[in-house]
Amino acid sequence: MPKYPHIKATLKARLLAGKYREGEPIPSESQVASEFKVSRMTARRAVDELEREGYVYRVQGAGSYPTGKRFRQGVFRIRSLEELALELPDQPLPFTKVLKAGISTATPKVSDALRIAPNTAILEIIRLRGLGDLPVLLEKRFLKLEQTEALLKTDLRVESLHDTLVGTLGLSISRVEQTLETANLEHENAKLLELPIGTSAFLMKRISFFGDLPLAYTRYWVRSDRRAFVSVFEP
Amino acid sequence: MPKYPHIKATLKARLLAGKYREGEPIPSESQVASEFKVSRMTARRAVDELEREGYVYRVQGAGSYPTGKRFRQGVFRIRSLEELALELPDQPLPFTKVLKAGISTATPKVSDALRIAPNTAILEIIRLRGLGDLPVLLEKRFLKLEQTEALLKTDLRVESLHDTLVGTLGLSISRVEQTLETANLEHENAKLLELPIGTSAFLMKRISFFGDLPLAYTRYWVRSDRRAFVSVFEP
DNA sequence: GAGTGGTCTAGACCACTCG
DNA sequence: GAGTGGTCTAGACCACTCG
Repeated sequence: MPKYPHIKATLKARLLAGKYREGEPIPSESQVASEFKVSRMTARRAVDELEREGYVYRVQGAGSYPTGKRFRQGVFRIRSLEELALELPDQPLPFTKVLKAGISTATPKVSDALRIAPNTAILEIIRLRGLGDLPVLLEKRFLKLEQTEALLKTDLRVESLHDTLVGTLGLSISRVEQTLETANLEHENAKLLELPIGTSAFLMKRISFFGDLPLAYTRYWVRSDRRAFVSVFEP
Repeated sequence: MPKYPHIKATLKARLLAGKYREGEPIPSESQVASEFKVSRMTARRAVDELEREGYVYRVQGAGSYPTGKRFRQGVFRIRSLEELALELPDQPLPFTKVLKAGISTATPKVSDALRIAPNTAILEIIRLRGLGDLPVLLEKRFLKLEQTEALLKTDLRVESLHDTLVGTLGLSISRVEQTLETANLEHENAKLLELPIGTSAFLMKRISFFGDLPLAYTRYWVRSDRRAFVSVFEP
């Protein structure tokens, strides 16, 4: 039997019981190692997992502290269409329809997200993706023209355009910021997703950075009835 | 400079460029170690992170394989009210209002989630939580009576009732399953969250397991305009 | 049986925090 | 300067996969 799960469980139980005060460090990795008679690396592994689960945070040189605030927070993962398909009885095939791919000018929201002047020429790609003949999500993507124009020469029906940017075009994405909201679907988007106007859907916004600058801004509308977000936690 | 980020980046670039075929293992940890002239533990750390980010999956005894399917998927974390407050200019105080706490009978949906007979007596707790005087989320929680009745004697205005179950009542939660959907708010819930009827909101459903059996079923309606879900990724 | 990932050890050096 | 977390090494033994 591995040793670190026991150490992790013991520390977690103490944290949940409030045995470590907020603002004060929990025992150091060396102390944990001697208490449980293991090497520091093994003690560290237990604390590693507590950190990843949000129970503690670490400060180099100072110690590890109970999080308190970030306690017990759910994490959701977006599932790919392929993964969703596996769950359905008839395992429908994913499809991608390219509705638009060309040059347009930045609206205020887009120029704001990309930090460029309004009305600058940009690359705009709109895709509808789904399973079988059911639409699941609508993507509207706005990209800085100079670095990404070559995208137009690639197959835009691939699952992830992000991978094309990184793999084929060789752009190294330094950071991705994304937020998740909900939205009442407006007429055009509702029609494409085959839902009544006003239906509630996920709205995900994503900005990809190339170096310090935004490179791409994408909005995704995702049908909520397709079990796109699921998570299971084993504490 | 640490060595593992370089190894990780190199492997990731190869994966994105398609240099490793799906269904075939990437080089073993020992091979990576000799290629980059590091110990196996350092090579392993690089692969660890690739696994956590979903680029590869491992099979003990067989090897590590490119994921393909699960590629590049976003993860969202629910933020606590405290964390949200830190972002706002006036740093409003979180509040919790207990709207109901008592015994009721299970509706079909609830008995289904808890795997009990319909109309069984259960514990029902409804809370409204928010920041300053703005409501942010509504919680409706249904619990198996025998194990959780002691909850009624505790302070129900704490941030996390889950922590009370685990910490004070000493119930060990073996698993948490949660799904995230969106919903158009119905009249009563809309009124409590101070939004027009039909407004789109998050609907999170969570089932907590005690051993193999469901112990608690909770539905959360969360206002979408409060930036509850955010994630930043540094690839 | 050879190779793989999973875990662990007992050390080491470093950057960092804190009084 | 003492203590902390961050990284790394060179080994070791194990459970597991696969031909």
